[in-house]
Amino acid sequence: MPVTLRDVAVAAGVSPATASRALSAPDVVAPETREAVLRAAQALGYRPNRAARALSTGRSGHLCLVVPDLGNPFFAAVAKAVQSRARAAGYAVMIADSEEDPRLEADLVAQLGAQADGVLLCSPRMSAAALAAVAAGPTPVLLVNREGADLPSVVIDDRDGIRQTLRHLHALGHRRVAHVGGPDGSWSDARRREGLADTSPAGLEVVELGPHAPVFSGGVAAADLALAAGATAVVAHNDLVALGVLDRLRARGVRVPEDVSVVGFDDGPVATLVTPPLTTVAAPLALLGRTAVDLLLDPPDVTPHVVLPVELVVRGSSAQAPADAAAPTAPGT
Amino acid sequence: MPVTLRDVAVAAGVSPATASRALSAPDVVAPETREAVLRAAQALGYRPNRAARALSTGRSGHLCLVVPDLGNPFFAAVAKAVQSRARAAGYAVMIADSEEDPRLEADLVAQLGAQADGVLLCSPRMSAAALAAVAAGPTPVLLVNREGADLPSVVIDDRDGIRQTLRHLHALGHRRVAHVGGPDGSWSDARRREGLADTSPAGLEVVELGPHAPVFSGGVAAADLALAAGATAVVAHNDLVALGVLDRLRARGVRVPEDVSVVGFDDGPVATLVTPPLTTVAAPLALLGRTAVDLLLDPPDVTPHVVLPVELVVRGSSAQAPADAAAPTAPGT
DNA sequence: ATGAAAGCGCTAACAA
DNA sequence: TTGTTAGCGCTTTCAT
Repeated sequence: MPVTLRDVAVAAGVSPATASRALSAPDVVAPETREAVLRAAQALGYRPNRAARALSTGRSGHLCLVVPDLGNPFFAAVAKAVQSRARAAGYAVMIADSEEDPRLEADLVAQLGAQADGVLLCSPRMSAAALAAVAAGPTPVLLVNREGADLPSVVIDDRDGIRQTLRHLHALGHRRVAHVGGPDGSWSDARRREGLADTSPAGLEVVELGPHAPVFSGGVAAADLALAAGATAVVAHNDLVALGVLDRLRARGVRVPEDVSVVGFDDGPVATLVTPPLTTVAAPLALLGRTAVDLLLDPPDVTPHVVLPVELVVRGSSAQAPADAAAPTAPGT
Repeated sequence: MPVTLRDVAVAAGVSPATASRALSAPDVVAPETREAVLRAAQALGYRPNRAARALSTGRSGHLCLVVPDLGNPFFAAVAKAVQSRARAAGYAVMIADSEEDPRLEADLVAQLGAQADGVLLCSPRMSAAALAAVAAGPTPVLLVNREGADLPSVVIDDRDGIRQTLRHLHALGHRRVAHVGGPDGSWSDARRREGLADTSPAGLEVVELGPHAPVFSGGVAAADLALAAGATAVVAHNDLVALGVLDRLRARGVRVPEDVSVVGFDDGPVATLVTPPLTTVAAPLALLGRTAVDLLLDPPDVTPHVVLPVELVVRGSSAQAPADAAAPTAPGT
């Protein structure tokens, strides 16, 4: 009983074909005809049947977004931006949460991807082989915040984030910092480690910790290790981890930033939820989502590998290294 | 070039109709036939075309979830549960973020709802009229965390959450508490206020504050008001607001919980991200999402109005009222 | 510029 | 139990 295009056509006194054209290719139809059709459609409250259109055109008008964890503010922010941009472009977004399971992610892409015109895949940990399989599928796939299998991708500049962080800490007199690594196999974690190795200022020693889960509890666990390692600053895999570090340090009576500095990553909504507010690398999450949608919807001629710039936001959780630790070789001064 | 049901039928030596039945109504077809079809489908890598099925059956296999803000951990948690349950039931979830705009919500339901078999609507602030319009649409709608327009609904027990909170604070000796109200027109906020009026223990005075935005900054603003009102405890609209209160109190040198107690609502992931961890009313977010999906997919005979129980989780942000404030009428003791 | 007709892939009567 | 047939609502050649 819903009103079909045929009904509109009859009401407007034209053929279904003309009605169709009037709605989807307005400039190929006579102005008055178009008017009549539009008016009829309006009057009858016509709503095109997307399934029928999809069947006919082969395009569903759906985009599919696969994320490891919707509860993670990083992905929630990306999802929000993706959804918003996609809707502006006339697409609906199907969302799939893989619960951090890379195998499930591959399934989801296959299943949901078949019903969509494109897939945005956030899969920090999917194996290269699985990625290649995904790339071989019929639906265009764009990687968000990782690269691989020669698929188009949009990532943030992890390496530069680390560089900025290390320079900041070095400038503050820190000489021994702990890096709380992300989960095993994480693509961005690997980029960060490269940055750690390449960009560390002379005289700055980096202690590698991890792998750790990219959540609060991971940070809690890492804090003790960082302390034991004698670090005066902790660089966390993301903001959630940084909050865990903060919490554990406080519980142990270590003051932040007086005794130890803590730096997060992402500058998600949680970064300013705590005291002291987090010094963190701001990743343009909304831009990440928007760019991903744009690139997926009209791909440039050459496979894009976009790297988005990041910026260190200095807040209250980082400060000058404590005097007695600035020269760790002479702790007794 | 994708393989169609017809291809499978040919390969299996049966008619398309039989192939269709073998796949979707396995028990109405001869075992051997079914075997043959299944084998052929497997061999060819057949994937049913959902759009074609949707067109033919009138069911899309999609559910639509409309939320005001995906970035809000409350809705992210619900979305996650919804997505998971829906997938288990063979449905894909289209998600829409209304950016806290009730008008947009109505549009989204109309647009996306038409392409879905059902809509889960989280709309704390949509007007009754808009709700009625939504209810009149062709697609089944279920309300999440609000009631109205005689639509099926699943809500949490706001009233009881408030009751438990007030009893808790009263037992701790608080005699004057501030309630940080949610945004104007919020359905659950109205329920909370009812609870405030009905269930307040004798001798407990409640100061109503608000409306406030249901986010961190709302709490920051409210904290000053609560202090000015002479409250020894603050009951926040949700955890995010509570964190804002916490932060502002700390900034003003007020100790939590020694000087002032703070209680949140929802027990979302952020509740334990801070020190002291938040005393808060635990809402069963995952259960909320799951129940909503179940009720939408097979509705009981009578329109369901499910109320989910809540439980006060006492953590570090609430404690005994300060001695000199326990008897506010005699501040000089 | 418009209409007629075919077909997208699948399902569901209705027959056999 | 299986095959035949028609059709879901829309788009898109191909004519006119």
